[in-house]
Amino acid sequence: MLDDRKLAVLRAIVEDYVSTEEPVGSKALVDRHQLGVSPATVRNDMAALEEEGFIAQPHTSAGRIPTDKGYRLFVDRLTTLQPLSPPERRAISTFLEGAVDLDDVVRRSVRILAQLTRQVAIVQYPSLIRSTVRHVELVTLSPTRLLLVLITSSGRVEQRVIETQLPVGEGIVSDLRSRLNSATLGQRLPDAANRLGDIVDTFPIADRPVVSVVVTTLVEAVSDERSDERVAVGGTANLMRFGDDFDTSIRPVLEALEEHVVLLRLLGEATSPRALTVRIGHEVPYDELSTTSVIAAAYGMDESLATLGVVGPTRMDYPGTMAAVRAVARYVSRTLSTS
Amino acid sequence: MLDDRKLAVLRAIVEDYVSTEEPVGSKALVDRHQLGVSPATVRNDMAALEEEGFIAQPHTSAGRIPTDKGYRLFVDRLTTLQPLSPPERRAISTFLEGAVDLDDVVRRSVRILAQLTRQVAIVQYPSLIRSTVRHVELVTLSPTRLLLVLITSSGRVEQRVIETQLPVGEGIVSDLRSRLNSATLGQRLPDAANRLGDIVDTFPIADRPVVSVVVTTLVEAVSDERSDERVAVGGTANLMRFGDDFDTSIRPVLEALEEHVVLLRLLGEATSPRALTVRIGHEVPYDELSTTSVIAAAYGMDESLATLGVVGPTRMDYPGTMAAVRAVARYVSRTLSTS
DNA sequence: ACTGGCACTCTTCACGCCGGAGTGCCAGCG
DNA sequence: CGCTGGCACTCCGGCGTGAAGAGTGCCAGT
Repeated sequence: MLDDRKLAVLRAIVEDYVSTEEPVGSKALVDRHQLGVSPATVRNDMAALEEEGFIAQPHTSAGRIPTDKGYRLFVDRLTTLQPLSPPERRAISTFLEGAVDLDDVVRRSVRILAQLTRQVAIVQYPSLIRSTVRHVELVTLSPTRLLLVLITSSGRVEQRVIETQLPVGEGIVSDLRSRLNSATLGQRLPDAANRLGDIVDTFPIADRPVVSVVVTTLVEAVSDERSDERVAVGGTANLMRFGDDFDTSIRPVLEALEEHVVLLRLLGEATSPRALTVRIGHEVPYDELSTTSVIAAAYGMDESLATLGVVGPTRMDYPGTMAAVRAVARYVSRTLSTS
Repeated sequence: MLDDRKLAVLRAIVEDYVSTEEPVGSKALVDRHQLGVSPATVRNDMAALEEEGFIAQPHTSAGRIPTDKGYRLFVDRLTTLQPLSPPERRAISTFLEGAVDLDDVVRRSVRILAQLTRQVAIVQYPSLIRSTVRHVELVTLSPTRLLLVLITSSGRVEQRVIETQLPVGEGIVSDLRSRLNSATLGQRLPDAANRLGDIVDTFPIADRPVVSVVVTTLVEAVSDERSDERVAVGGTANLMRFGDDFDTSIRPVLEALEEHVVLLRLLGEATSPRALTVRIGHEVPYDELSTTSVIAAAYGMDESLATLGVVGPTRMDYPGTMAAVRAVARYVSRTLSTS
């Protein structure tokens, strides 16, 4: 049904359409590719491919363009990922190494990804449910104000200011500080939250109100680690290359990019590292974005797993983009694990 | 030269053009506004206004549109800022109060500002050169790894991991910690950096290498407080309302929005709080953005001063936008000062 | 100083036309 | 049986024409 030549024709159609952005006809095909057959033969193959739903024509008697199903076949069976060029790899590597902290890694990742793919890049902040407590610090700012700082193994710092009803003595503070640390140090965040429950009872009744509010705040900070619900976006200017159809293709994307919840759904659940997810057209979980494709990859080690990717028109350079996304995911993983 | 009626005509032209987005003619003007004169008279006034460069016509025999100079006169002399409606004020207030930390305040500010003005919103992170050291913490992570945490009065937390050549005793750490604090506590960041220079010499020779690297790191963290070079952007989707001229009006803006350096120049130097800066068309310091206007306001108290604002087409609702920017700046200032 | 009238300009849209690109089908050929 | 060349047909897109509409500038009159 789909012999080798038909597949070759499909590949040629996808490649030409991606580069020219215009429906491709039988004659143009044989001119640009060495198919070894005549346009008429290609036309027959095209008719078959259209019959199967892999390509379509915008109007009668225009060239063909790939359908979502066609892209899907292309990606699944006709694509071989080539590694990036050494200069590109080096660029990613050195650019990411310049990062000073976690935020900076994310920002730089977005930037390099957008630049490499010339698409809109999205990077989810590393999930921290699997990260551990590195340090808890409790500082007296004033007699009735405490500052609580939580530092996690992923390098993230959370800080809360706590107002207390009554002045707090320095003795309690240092006592509390050491107990908080010994209870949570090295624990994963959810475990740490559980461990904190019992601490309050170990203090004299008189101190419990203060201790209680501190512990509650810490538990909150530990569980409220919703950093994995944050995303960074970049390369919006690349939207311009989408085409000229303003309202139907660009507006919804721009709107989606503002809604981080939407972006998170677009990226999808982080699966195992190195896995590459490609969603094409209607496979994307938003109807408004049915003319776009999303290519995402999980990154990070088991300690901090998250997703990054790009979103672009269904008419995109899949092999190149996939290779770039995969490469960036790998380098980001490496950067995170060595910092 | 510019009598009251001519000013009224200019105001009417600006208002109509902003709302209809189309060149406005003499007849339409007298229909929509109670000018009390005939179209012919208005035409004479328009001719005068055009002579002076306040309005222009796209083609001979089309309606008039305001020039940058016209908008300038409009905002300088014909605009009275009305406070926002109570519901709007309440929305800003409650939305900002929900913020949990500094980052969150900035994010929320961008969002509310974009929503109110229906323009692209830009918020600069508070500058920290004027903020002071609230606390320095030094923690032993392992015998050869120290964690240095710097907490500033603006609520910002910087943390650095320091690898030492030799194991460090706890005695030195606590000694160093207290000296670092006493040297810098309450100091402004630049001053703190200066004060740190002498500390090294007060330690025994044997400890100096360790002390030195810690101090250097702290100095770096203190001076490297470039958070005021960071900005947040939101409301990009509002760009769609710019008009239909893709490449000449939207692309450059999208590109500028990616370049934070450009954005900082757009916002301009933070002047005194409450000051409202309006740059119209060519007054904007980027040629590519000469069809846009920027409205910016300083926010924050003297301790952390920065700028926020919006960028939109020169054809924008100046009074409304100015009022919104001013209001958000005020509420953000208030939020920051009470946290 | 304002107004009504008038001739003129210029854009914008609809209409119709034509060329080009591409298709589908058919008959012939190896 | 599969491939090829030829041919008639369809449809999009660009282009000139023409009419309509909106707006102006000017002038003479009140």
